[in-house]
Amino acid sequence: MPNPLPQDPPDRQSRQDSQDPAATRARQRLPADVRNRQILDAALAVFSERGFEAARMDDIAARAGLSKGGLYAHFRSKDEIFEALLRRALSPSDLDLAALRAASPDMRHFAEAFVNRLYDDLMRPDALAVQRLLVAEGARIPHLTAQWQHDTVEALVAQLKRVLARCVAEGNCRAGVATRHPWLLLAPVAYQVLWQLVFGKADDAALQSRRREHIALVRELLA
Amino acid sequence: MPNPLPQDPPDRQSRQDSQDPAATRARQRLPADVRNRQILDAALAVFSERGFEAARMDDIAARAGLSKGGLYAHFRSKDEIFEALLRRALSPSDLDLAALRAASPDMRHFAEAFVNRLYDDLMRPDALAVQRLLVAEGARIPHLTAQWQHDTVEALVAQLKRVLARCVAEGNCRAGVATRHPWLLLAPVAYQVLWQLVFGKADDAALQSRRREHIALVRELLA
Amino acid sequence: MPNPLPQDPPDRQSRQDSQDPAATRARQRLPADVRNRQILDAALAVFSERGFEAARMDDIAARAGLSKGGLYAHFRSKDEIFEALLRRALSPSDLDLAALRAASPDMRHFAEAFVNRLYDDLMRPDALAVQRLLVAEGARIPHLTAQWQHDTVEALVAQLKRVLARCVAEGNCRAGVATRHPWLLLAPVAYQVLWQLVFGKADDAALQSRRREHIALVRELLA
Amino acid sequence: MPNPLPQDPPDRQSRQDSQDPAATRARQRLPADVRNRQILDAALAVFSERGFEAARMDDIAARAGLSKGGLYAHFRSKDEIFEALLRRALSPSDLDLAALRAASPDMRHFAEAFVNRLYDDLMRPDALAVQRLLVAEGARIPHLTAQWQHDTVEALVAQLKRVLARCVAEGNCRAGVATRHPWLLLAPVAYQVLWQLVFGKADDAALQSRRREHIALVRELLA
DNA sequence: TATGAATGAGGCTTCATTCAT
DNA sequence: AATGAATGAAGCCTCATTCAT
Repeated sequence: MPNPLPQDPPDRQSRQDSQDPAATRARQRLPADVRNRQILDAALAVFSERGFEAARMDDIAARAGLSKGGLYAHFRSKDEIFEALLRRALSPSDLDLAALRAASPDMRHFAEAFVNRLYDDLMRPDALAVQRLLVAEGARIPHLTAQWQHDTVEALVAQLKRVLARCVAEGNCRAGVATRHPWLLLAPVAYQVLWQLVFGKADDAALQSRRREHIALVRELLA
Repeated sequence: MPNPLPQDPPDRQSRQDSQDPAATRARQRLPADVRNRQILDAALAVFSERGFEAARMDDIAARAGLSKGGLYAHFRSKDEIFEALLRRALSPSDLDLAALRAASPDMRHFAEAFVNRLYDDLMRPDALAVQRLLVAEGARIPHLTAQWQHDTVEALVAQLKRVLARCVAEGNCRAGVATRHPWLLLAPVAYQVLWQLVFGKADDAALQSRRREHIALVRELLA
Repeated sequence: MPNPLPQDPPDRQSRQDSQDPAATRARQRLPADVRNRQILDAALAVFSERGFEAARMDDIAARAGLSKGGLYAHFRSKDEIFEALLRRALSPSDLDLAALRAASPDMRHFAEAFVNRLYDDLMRPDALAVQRLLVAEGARIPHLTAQWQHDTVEALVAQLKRVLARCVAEGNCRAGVATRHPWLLLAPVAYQVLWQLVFGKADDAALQSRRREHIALVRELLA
Repeated sequence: MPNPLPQDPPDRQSRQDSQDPAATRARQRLPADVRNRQILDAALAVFSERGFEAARMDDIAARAGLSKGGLYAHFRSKDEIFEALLRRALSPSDLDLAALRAASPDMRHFAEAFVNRLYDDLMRPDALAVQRLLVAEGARIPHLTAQWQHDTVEALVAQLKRVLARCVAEGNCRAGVATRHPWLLLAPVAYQVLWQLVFGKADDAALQSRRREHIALVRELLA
C-alpha cells in the first residue's frame, strides 16, 4: 500500500545541528500540544500504512521524533493514540452548503464548487488515510464512526437535500431522482475514493478528468 | 467490526451426532481440496473480521475444523493462505453484459437487471469481506489487485461502454455523460459498498431502497 | 559442515522404473534388515551433518527412501535410531595388533602397517561422522561411550603396550617414553581427526603426508 | 554430556542479600558491555552443554540473569549470540613462543613451559567447551573457523617451526621428525582434548600424568 | 509395512508496556 | 518529559509422534 502520507519523519539527528552545547545534549522538550500533533500525524501515517496491529509503537515514535517510552508521557496506550487520532480526524466538517449555494449565482457554478469541495475534502492523502483506517479498523471506535455518520455524513446529505429542494422551488433545478435522493450526487466521489483505496495512486490528470465528469453528471441531473 | 461472514464455523463436535463411538474419536482425514476450501473459507472470515496481522492462525484452524499445526500441511504460511484466499476471491468475473442486454428487451429492464447483478455481486457478505481486505491489506498482494483491476474492473467498464454505444446507435438510449463515462453508472454501488464497509450493516429495507434509487438513476440518465 | 557422507540417498522414483505394473504401484517392502541398514546409514549422515536436535525425521526418512511414518515401523523413536546407530558404529574393533606384528617382520614395517590401519579406521568419512557424533552428542549414550572406551580404545592401548613390551624384550625396539606410554604413538591421528572435525576436508595429498610423518615419528621413537 | 562449565549461573535472588528492600525489587539495568559479557558467558555454557539447536534461549537468559525477551535488546537472534560467542572465543591467541624460548634457558625447560602453556590454553573447561562447539557446530561460522585456523593454529605451528629451527642451528636441539614436522609435538594435547570431549572428565591426577608424559616426549624428541 | 494428514507441545521472536535513570 | 533496557505475554511455525487408510 503506497504510503499516502509523504511528510518526512522529523530527523532525530537534526537536534544536534544546534550550536548550543546545552541544547545539544538536552532532550527535546516540546510544548505538549506540539508533541501531541506530531504524534498523531505520525500515528496516522503508520496506522494507515500498516493497520492497527502491525503498526509498532517504535515506528510511531521514530516518525514523531521521540523514543518509544516517550510516547507514554503523552498517551497511555496504543489504543488511546488510535482513538485520539480518529477523534481529531473525524471532527465535524464545517461545510456549509447553503453558504456555498449563496455564493454561487447559478446552478452550474454551484455544481462545480460543490464537487470541488468534495474532492478537496475526501481525496487528500491524509483524508484517504483516514478513510482507509475507517474501513480497516473502524470496529475499534464504533462510537466515533457512529457519531461521524450522524454529524457529518448524514448531515451533509440532509443539507444537500434542503439546498436542492429550495433550488427546485426556485425553478433553478429540475426535479428528478437526484433531487429526491441526493446521495446519488455524492456517489462518484465514493467510487473514486474506493478506487484509490484499492488500487493506489491514479495520476493527477486522470483524477481531474473524473472530477470534471462528476461535475458534468451533477449538471445534467439538475439542469 | 461486524463480522460480515455469518456462516457458522464447522462445529467440531457436531460430527459426534453419530452413534458410532469409534467415529467420535476418529481424526478427520479429508480430501485435500475439501480441506483447502474449508481453510480458505475460514481464513476469509477471520482475515476480514480482524485484518491480516490480528488474525490468529488458531482462529482460522478452529473455524476450519482442524488444529493449528494441521494448517501447515496445506499452506506453508499465513501469507500463503492470504494470497490463496485472494487469488480465489479475485478470479475473473463471468459477467457478460452483452448477453444481459440481449436478454433484456427494453432499456428499463436492462437497467434493472444490470444494477441487480452489481448488487448481487458486490454487496454479498463475502464480497464485502473481500473488499474490506482489498482496502486494508491490498498492499500485500499488489500483483493480484493489479490483475483484478485490469481483468475485471476495467473490463466491466469497457463492456458497459460497448453495450451503451450500441444502445445509443440503436436509438434506445439517450447519449449523455453516462454513455460517455459509464463509470458514473457504477458509482452508486461504490457508495453503498463504502457505506457498508465503514458503517456496518444497514438494514435490508434500506438497501433495497438504495438499489431501486440506483436503478431509477440509470433509467433517468439513459432514457 | 561439509557432509562427510557422500553416499547418495536412494532415489525414491527409481522404483517406478520397474516394468511390473503391480510393483509400480506397490509400496516398497524390503526385508527388515535391509531397511534397517538403509535407515541407520541415512541417520548417520543426517545426525552427523546437523546434530541430533536439528536432524529431522523427515530428512532421515527421505534419505533412507521411505516416508516419515515408515520409520516408525522400524524404530520406535528418534532416540532409538540414534542409539541403534551408535551401537552399530561402536561395535568392538577386530584390530589384532599381535597378529599385525606377527605379519610384520621388522619394526619399521610394523610401524607403517599399524599407522595405516589407524588412519584407515579413523579417518574414513563415516568414521569421522561417528566421532563428530561422539563429541557433539555423546552425552545421550553414556553407556555406549563408556563401553567403547573400555572395549576398544583402552583395549587398543593395552594391546599396543603388550606388543611393544615384547618388542623391547626381543631387542627390536628401543625402550623410551613411547614404549612406556604408548598412547603417545596414537596421538598424531587424534590431531588429524580433530583437525578434520574442526576444519573440514583437507586434501588427500596433505593427509598422506601427515600419515607418513606419523609413521616416521613412530619409527624414530622405537628405533 | 557433562557440563564442562562449572561456573554458577548468577543467582537472581542472591542480590537480595542487600538489606535495601527497594533494591530487592529493582530491575537490573546494567552497562551494555557487562550484560554482553554475562550473556556470552551464559551462552557458552548452554551451547556447549546442549549444542546449538537444543540450547534454549530461556536457559541462556536465566543463566545470564535476565528474561528471554531481554536478550533481544543485546543480540538480534540466537545465531547472532552464537557468532558473537565464537568471535570472542576465537580471538587470536597472544602466545609468543620466541619470548617463551628466550625466557627458558635450556631446552628441557622450554619443553615444559611450552607444553604447560598448551594444556593451560586448551584444557580449561571453557576452552574445551569452545572446542566442542567447533566440532559440533563449526559449520555455522565457517568464516570464523577459517580465520582461527589461519591466525592461530597455523600461526602457532609456524612459530614453533621457527623456534625449533633456531634451536637446531644453535646446537641445542637434535634435528629429527619433530623439528621438521612440529605439529607432531602438539599431537598429544589433541589426543587429550579429544579424550575429554568424548569421554568427559578424567581425574586431575591422570591429566597431570599425561601432561608429564607429553613433556617427556618433547624432550626425548628434541634432546 | 508404508503413507502422509493431523496433532500438540514447545521454541524463537516480537512488541506493548513499565520503570530506573 | 524523555530514554531505552527489561519484562512477559502471545503468535507463528516446526517437528516428533500417531493413526486412519
